[in-house]
Amino acid sequence: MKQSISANKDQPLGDQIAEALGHELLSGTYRPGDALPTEMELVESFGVSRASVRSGLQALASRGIIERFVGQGTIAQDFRDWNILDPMVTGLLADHASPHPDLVRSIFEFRYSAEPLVAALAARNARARDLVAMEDAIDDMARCSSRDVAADDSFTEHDVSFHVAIYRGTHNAIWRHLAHILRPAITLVVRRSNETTEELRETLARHRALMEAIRMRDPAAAYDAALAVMRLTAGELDIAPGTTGAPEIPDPMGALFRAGGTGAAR
Amino acid sequence: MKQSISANKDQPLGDQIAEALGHELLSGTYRPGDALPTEMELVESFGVSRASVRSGLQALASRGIIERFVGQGTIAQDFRDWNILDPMVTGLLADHASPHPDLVRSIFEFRYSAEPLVAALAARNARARDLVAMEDAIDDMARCSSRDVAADDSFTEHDVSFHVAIYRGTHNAIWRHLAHILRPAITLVVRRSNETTEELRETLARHRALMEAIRMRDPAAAYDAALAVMRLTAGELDIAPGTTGAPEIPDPMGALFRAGGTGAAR
DNA sequence: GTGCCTCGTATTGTCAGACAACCCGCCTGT
DNA sequence: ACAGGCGGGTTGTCTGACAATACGAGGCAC
Repeated sequence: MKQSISANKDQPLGDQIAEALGHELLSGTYRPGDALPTEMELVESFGVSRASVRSGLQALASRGIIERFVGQGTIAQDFRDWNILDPMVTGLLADHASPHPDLVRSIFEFRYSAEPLVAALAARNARARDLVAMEDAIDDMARCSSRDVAADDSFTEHDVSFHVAIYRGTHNAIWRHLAHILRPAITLVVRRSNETTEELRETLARHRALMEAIRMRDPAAAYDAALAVMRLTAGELDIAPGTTGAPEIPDPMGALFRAGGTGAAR
Repeated sequence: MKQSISANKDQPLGDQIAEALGHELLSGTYRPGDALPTEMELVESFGVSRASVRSGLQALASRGIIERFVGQGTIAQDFRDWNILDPMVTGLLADHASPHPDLVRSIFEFRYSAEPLVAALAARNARARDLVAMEDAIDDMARCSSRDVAADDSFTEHDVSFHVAIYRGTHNAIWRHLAHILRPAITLVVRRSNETTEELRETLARHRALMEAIRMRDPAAAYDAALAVMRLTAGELDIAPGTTGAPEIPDPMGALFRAGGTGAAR
């Protein structure tokens, strides 16, 4: 079974091996717990040297995708053990045609719970440059909204850039890295969401409101606005809040913000 | 300069090379942007084969710690580019004697902002098994509190286990992985905190209150209790909330929870 | 003197082959 | 029946070589 990786030469062979095997693992060719082919078998099937095969396997092992034992072989790890906070892993998942629905749900749940908080932090800490990034992203979204959304991903891309800009606006290393790492995963969710929506103006308006709250340094309003954006996305994704349990948590917080009396919550 | 890695044999050579070079990078032996020794020079200095050296370098490159160019060599990346959400990187940072204070601050800021939310999510989603893990961790903490804390890390270890159990209680893949990945980093913060505190009973009591709120499925109370724990830790770490800007964000939320009327907040 | 071209050197990427360390199942001897 | 040795199989490490690329020195034409 000659897969002949060597067609593409702009990437190290080991990375291409890792990517190919990663897709096979995602496709279910090898189930968790199964033994993968030995290094020599992979050498034959891919038509590369053992050094390159080992390079690819090491890349997968360092991310918890596989585990290797001297004298025993290589086994596929359970998906729970995958280091899903690694850029390569998230890229792999985003590229895959049919990502595990559980994972899409997990990612959206995380965003639903975290992004309001992130927006509140950004409202406190964002600097002028961060606002510029957000504004540019929104302007680009508006410019693309006239065209057919399903045709190209430019609208989705700028949508994602906007959300990433908010994470960066927290000026915290961990939140910033989270945005960078989850970027492919966020793209996945946002693309799906934008594919099913029929009205982009609403999306655009909510994003603008969120940016305005951050600009006004109003954490409570930013929390609320981000929650509204996420609710809209949830509707487009056809995810009923409460199905999973997690998404409804931030709701009382938003309600409390409206009721409470610290910040000027609208 | 024979560093003679081969003393420890219970770990692959490549990983030992990576760890040694990682510590050198953290120590400032090579500054970001500098060129690292060539593979052949490392072969001589470590006394291992080029294959092992390459294995170690690849492990570092895959985590954004170094970047390699054909025909040019290897350069040290800026710390901002490090994939700090990788277990090996966080382990490296935790092992290092004097981790960058900026990073410790970032990690604590992140926890300060996120853990109240995580606690609220756990209050919604935690199952009986998660409560068992929390209770066991607290019992172990209580058992260790009689001994000298500075002497051994058992108290700290169980403290960290408690926090990790809360993350797991969210039943969300991303939060769960975050806890796993940040475990060494959390240990770093908790150990420092526990070293400087003189009264462990207070720490224990607040942890118990947090667990009780989660047990009672009261997100608002859990949010509040977690905030109290984090404030205590901040005090022990001698971090004035507001110094960095980020930590003060959750405070108004806590205030709103106390003022608001959804859950039985304490 | 200056600018361009070429070639050599240095470095990482890839290949090939071999041995070492280790695990497992089989087989033999008691 | 059971214990121990033994051999095949797999990953880890070593060695040596060549390929691909980048940079700089040197020569050459103008």
